Amino acid sequence: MSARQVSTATGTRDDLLDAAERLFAKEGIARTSLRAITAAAGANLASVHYYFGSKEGLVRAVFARRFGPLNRERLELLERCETAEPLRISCLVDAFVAPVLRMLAAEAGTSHFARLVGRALAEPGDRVRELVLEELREVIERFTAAFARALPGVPRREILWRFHFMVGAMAHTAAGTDLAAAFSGGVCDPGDVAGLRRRLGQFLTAGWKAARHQAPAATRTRPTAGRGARSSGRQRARRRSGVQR
Amino acid sequence: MSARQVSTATGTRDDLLDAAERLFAKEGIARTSLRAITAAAGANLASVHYYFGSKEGLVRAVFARRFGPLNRERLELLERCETAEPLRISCLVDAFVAPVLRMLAAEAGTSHFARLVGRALAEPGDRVRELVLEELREVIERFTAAFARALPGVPRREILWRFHFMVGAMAHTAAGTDLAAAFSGGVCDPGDVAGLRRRLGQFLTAGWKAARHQAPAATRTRPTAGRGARSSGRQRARRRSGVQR
DNA sequence: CTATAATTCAAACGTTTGTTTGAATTGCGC
DNA sequence: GCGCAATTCAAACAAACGTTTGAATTATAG
Repeated sequence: MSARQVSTATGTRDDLLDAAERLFAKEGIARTSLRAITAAAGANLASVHYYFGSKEGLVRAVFARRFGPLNRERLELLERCETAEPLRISCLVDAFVAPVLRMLAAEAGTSHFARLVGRALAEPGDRVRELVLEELREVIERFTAAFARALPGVPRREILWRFHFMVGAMAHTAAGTDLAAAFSGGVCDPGDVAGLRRRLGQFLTAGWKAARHQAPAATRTRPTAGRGARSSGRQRARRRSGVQR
Repeated sequence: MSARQVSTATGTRDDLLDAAERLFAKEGIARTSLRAITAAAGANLASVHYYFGSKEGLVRAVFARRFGPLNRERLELLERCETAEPLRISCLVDAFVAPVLRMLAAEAGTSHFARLVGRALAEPGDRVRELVLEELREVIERFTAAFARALPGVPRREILWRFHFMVGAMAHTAAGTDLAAAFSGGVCDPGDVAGLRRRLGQFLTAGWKAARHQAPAATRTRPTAGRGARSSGRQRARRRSGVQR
């Protein structure tokens, strides 16, 4: 197992970032030790603290290195969408999703940063999630505003939830395309990024455009209402159907 | 903080399961120590090995305890959907999503198992994900078959990907509804499970029903072609679907 | 009560973790 | 060559981890 790059003249710092990125994505941040990282990078254990101060510093550097260009590309594509006059939802969806999928494709077999981000979004109680959220804040604000403009009449709460759903579908896809293969027994091909982009784009665009029938007419919401456990007056808590407060 | 349940006569075993479930969901499995769990449960450190053999045994028990009833409920609702003649997609979506959201609501402030599952699906290189996948296998097969029947003409590959997107949106929602609050600055109310169920259901149902226009007209696929290394040629190697590593 | 099993407990085990240290090595301007 | 800073290195650090042990305690049965 070579690990260390020899083709391009990379310094120890970049070797560490590369190895950390790859191992974090493969094994998870908490389960990846500095010894494993430095061994994979062909560096000394203490080099992490020499360059990054601590493990958390290394984690922060791994994310910062990629998020800058990624979000810049997203905002660039967003602005391009906003020049066209009928502001198309499919364009917004693609502007948000495509850079990640492109990164996913470019990384094939190497760094897996996209998967790392997908994971980080699901990690609770961790510094990492807050870090990722902070990196995404501007993107979130700009995109939700654009979606709100493209969908006049849809309340902000609805916009935010749908954005939440979109992030989930994308993060889950980025985090584990191999999982799709596990589901399908090999029918899905994670390497087909162009197809994946089209499929995900169509799915999400349709979701964004979904008609909003309000409270679902009481008869339709569930084919049958009486099933055992929960009906026993237990936690009825919220009033029916949707919007309170 | 009290931690130990006193109202109902619970044994040490259940106390450990409850505490583990709560802490796993809050801090992550890897970051939660047995000492933290036993302290929260008011039990001795060695009791984990007495009842579960190892930490992995405890993890397995935590998942097994909830997945049985959860998946049974899903399959029950699925069968109910399949009795109605026009097999409705919205019914299938709701059968898959509602039990988790219901669990999410019932847990409010207590166990957070739904969030734990959401996290587990995103964890790579871990026993936990395989465990969750194994628990889900039957549900996956049954539901994908039903979706395929409700959407005749849609190829299996497409069905699997859309199922993948649905799982992602749902898992992300279950894993971090608090995250929605962080996004929105408090506009989203994670406690409004009925509204969430309606919103997520509409979003996903529309996604499932999305029209599948084939390859996107060659001019639409990307607004600009200039940047990036990999794109200069044909992007659409759709047919072969081969793994060209 | 006595005997026997089930359960709890404090203490320690050996690893592995992130971190620190101080000397050895390297790179480079002069 | 010399000198100084940058970098690398082996070794050790305390702390936290999962795990094990064997005795103390509690429940159960005869």
